[in-house]
Amino acid sequence: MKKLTKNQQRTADFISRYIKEHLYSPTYKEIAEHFKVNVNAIQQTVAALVKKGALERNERIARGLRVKQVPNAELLHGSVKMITIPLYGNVAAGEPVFADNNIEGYITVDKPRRLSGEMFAVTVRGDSMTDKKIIERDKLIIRKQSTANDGEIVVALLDDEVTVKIFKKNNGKPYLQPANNKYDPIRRPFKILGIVVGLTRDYTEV
Amino acid sequence: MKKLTKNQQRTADFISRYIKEHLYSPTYKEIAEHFKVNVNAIQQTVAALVKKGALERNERIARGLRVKQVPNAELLHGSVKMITIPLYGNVAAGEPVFADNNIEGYITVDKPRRLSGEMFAVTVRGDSMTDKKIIERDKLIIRKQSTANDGEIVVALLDDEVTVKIFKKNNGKPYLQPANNKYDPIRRPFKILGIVVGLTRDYTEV
DNA sequence: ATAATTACTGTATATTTATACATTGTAATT
DNA sequence: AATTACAATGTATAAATATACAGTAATTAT
Repeated sequence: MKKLTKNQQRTADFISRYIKEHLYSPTYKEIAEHFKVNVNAIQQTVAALVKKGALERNERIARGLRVKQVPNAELLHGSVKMITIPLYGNVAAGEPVFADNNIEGYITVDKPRRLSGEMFAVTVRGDSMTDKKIIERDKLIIRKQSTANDGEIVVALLDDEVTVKIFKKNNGKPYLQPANNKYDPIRRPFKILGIVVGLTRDYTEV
Repeated sequence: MKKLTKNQQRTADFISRYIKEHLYSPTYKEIAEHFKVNVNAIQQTVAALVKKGALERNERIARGLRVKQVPNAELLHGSVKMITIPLYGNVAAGEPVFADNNIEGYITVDKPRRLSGEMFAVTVRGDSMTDKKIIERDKLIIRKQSTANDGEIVVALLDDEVTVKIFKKNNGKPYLQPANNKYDPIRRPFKILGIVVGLTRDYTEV
């Protein structure tokens, strides 16, 4: 991105701070009043900022400015790239998995690239996926889907229990493969709930 | 909070989804058009939602609605629990590590509990930490600090290079321990830049 | 049963907001 | 020396937006 002039930088900073505080963009007039200049001075500065890629402008939309690049490394919460999804807890046997009362909390993550669809998260229990570098208490970001390709890591419903395994189907009957040789492949019937698209780990947890 | 009626719920949901998508609130007219009703029907529903505490309305501010309680477990971006931090890229030898032009991007993560201080992120290169289940391309969330306890995973500056290792100091001279037995402990001088407090992994990356 | 809340229609209006046009001056490039 | 990007001013205007008033009807609570 082209470097911003001092004036452009302070304008972008003000807009950024304003949005952070109000959760909606300032109007041209408000920005102008803040800097005690004419509205059109701001219009031109904003136009320059849009051109340089620092701001996004929604034409003819009131209060439609938004920050693209973070001017002074400020926050950009609420970015389109973020997504908030439910974290499902331990699912009791027999209960529907996606019941609202199974929601343990919500986590917000960077939306994985090139992916859409409904997403959710589960907490890993046990050590059956350690060879894939997935450990107890890791939170997995899952995209809901009922099929998977060979070798993909899936969340599956198995005997009324939710489990994370590697999905295998090399020409034969599909099965679930743990990533830890102290566990055997699982060949009982199961249902795929989704595939793993992301992972978060918190080293400050107990 | 008082329970929402069905109509109020679906209105709140629409507003929530709209804001999530556009990052600015819809106008009364837009909401009305979506549900194919009169503007004033929406005005009253919104007024009820404000009264019940589900929405916040900024009087006479265009597109000034915002979601307070998350109606159907929808988004809560911009939460105080989130933090946006710079992601530092490959640091060329000799260059200062935290120079702005080393910033590769920004990531937003749940703020680790009980932790404050300045934070940043780095991308993992190589396989020296695989025994700790940290692999290439994982992004580590680091809290800046210059000391560490025995056994903590640290980011350290070593010969003008940034590296991730286990910090060791059992009574003797501190050293850096890789978590992969194909690498030897490092006993050259180093400087701790921070300790690992979190990790994110994206399975959809190339 | 009666009042209050909810959900709606239609029309109108004041205010807010973005945007257009005409002009000036300065600093940075070419 | 000429051109372009930048930073302003002032005046207008169109479009977007919130809001006010008057009234109907169904549902829910007292």
